[in-house]
Amino acid sequence: MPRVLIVEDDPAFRARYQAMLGSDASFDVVASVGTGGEGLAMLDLRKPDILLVDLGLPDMSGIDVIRHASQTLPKCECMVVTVFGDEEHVLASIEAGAAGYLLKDASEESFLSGIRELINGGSPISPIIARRLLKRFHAVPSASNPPFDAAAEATSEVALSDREREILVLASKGFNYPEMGKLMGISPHTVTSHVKKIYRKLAVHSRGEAVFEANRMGLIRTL
Amino acid sequence: MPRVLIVEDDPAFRARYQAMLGSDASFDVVASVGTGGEGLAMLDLRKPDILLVDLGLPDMSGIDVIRHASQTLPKCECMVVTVFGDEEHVLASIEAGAAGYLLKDASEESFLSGIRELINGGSPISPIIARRLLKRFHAVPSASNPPFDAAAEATSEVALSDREREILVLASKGFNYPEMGKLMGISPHTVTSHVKKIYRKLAVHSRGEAVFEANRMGLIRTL
DNA sequence: ACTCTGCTACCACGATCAGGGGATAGCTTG
DNA sequence: CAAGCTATCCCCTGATCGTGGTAGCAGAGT
Repeated sequence: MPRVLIVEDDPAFRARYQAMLGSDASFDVVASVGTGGEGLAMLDLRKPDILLVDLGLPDMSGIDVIRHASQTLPKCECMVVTVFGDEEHVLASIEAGAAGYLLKDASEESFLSGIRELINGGSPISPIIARRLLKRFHAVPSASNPPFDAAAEATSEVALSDREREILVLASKGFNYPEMGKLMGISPHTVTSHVKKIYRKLAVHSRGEAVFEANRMGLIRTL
Repeated sequence: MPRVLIVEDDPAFRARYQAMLGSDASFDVVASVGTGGEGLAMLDLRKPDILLVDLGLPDMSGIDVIRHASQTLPKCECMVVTVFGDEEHVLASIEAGAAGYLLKDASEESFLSGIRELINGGSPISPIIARRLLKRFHAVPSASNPPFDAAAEATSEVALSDREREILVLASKGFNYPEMGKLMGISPHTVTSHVKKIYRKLAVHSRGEAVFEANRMGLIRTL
């Protein structure tokens, strides 16, 4: 019977996981704690086969817990269950040794089946997360040289129009909508229209994310 | 209504896919062919939104079909449905532009939900396949962090505290207040307090300006 | 002992942004 | 010519941010 350790600071979520796994007689929840420190202690003490861990712990990142688990307990499978779906967190978790990555909005069934797949040597990954991983494979070839020839570059992955790129550059310099509109000689409303399209193309939800992504993808060049 | 193209040489499987998608009124199967050549033709002719493709086609590899799709139809999402679970095939497919990768033993429900996730911007991937992808990340730990000696660097003009710099870095990655708070283990209110001081020190009035200034002054290093 | 600065935390208000509509016009492509 | 894409403009709603307060606690320097 797989021994499960839960590390999750939110009491409500912790209770939920515990209830789900407890009601299933094929799992043995050996500990359920709310901090990274307790998690590390329980890893050493209880030596679980499965680690369910949140990334946003109060005292440290869940990544540190994963790293400790994969280093000291090679047979222990680590599954991240978190609200963070950004590339940074995903990649860091996986490099630390995570074998599964589910978002907290996953249904109960997908949650349980995810754990079973983990035991069977699979890696359950929320589709939205998987998409980010795949992007990584696509993006890698161009990661070496940032020539930034706008005309030639725009074909890499996401094709931003000239106007959209202009706006992205202004956004990266911290201008607000009215300022951008004035600088470009168009209405602020039009600026928001362009921004909305940029967000969709880059799959982001804020100005900051857009600038970060655009930088990472070589679409714009800060400085 | 998403237009689906099926490319699969095995008549039994092809019929099965067609039956599944046909019975669901939310899909429109615009063509269903058995060879790569026909597949390429149908891509050009019918311009589908979704491509379901087998890798083991009689006249060419499904990879070639994927490559053609992702090059000529950027909006077309390609899903591999195959018996090949080895790393070679998986990686080649993904590099060619595949957005999903299901094994042929997938259940009907996971098959349909996979296609829906594909449409919603996710990447459904069989757990066993995902595990191979993750191995790839372990093997090549991303050479990302250019160290950036904060201690020596921060002496330019404005002295930001360690905490303030941390927040600036997170802001440059597009996180919002609650996310930063969670990541740093402090209250979102506290984050705003730090941000206010950052703005005063840098003489700016928004997140975007702050990130831009900090970059310009060498206080943080984007990418 | 006193002060200053950094870190922590909360409240409240107005400004800005995110994201959902819809609409018109030009330009390209089939 | 119709279809599709880009660029332009507008409205609206709810979420987030910017900024003014206030305030306790710890450590460093006077």
